[in-house]
Amino acid sequence: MKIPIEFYRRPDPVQIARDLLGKYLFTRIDGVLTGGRIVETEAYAHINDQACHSHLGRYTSRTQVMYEPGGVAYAYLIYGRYTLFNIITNEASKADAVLIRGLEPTEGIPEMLLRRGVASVQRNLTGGPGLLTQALGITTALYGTSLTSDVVWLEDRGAPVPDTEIRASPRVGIDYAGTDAALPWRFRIIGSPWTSPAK
DNA sequence: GATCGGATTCCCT
DNA sequence: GGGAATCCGATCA
Repeated sequence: MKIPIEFYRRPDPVQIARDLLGKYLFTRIDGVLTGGRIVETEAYAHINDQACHSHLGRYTSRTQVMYEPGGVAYAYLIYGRYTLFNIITNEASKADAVLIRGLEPTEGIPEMLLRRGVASVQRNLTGGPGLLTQALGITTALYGTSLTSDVVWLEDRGAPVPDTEIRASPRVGIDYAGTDAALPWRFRIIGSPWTSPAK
């Protein structure tokens, strides 16, 4: 079943990032269903977290959607070539987010192979934040789209992931965040081959 | 208007 | 393990 909007409006992005492991992310772009099981996430908080785009209330055309009530998509371009997909959480004006970093492909695999330009199902199909967006056809056009829509949404298919199968570690690529870079806000399912490479 | 750098990935060594 | 690709947003003027 589709995850209800209340799930996203809870106050703790770290808890939500952890809860999202084992859930499913789907898109229907151009009528084609693609998606898979979430195996790696990262939390970003609007307070006490220098790594977050909304740190200190930064409000620009890029970050404005973060201030919406939780449950919308925040997609943006990074390094000029990759789109990253985030879920906005918490209530309006409390601009928290969870980045989806790894997916285990389950639906629409032929279409995802096509979009990625790879020949067979392997780690580089959806293992990595810039790759899974490509596979699912996610672009900045989805900026601000509701996660209860029929374009991009998440589902709970049961089978929650027990704590013993979850590993927390520091986030990567955010050295500019100073001491906040050490926060263990990256969550992954232990042993999943679809997580991005450990650094 | 110009400059700087990034929540990444790929390819080459 | 290291550098290139590549462009938008942020910042400063």
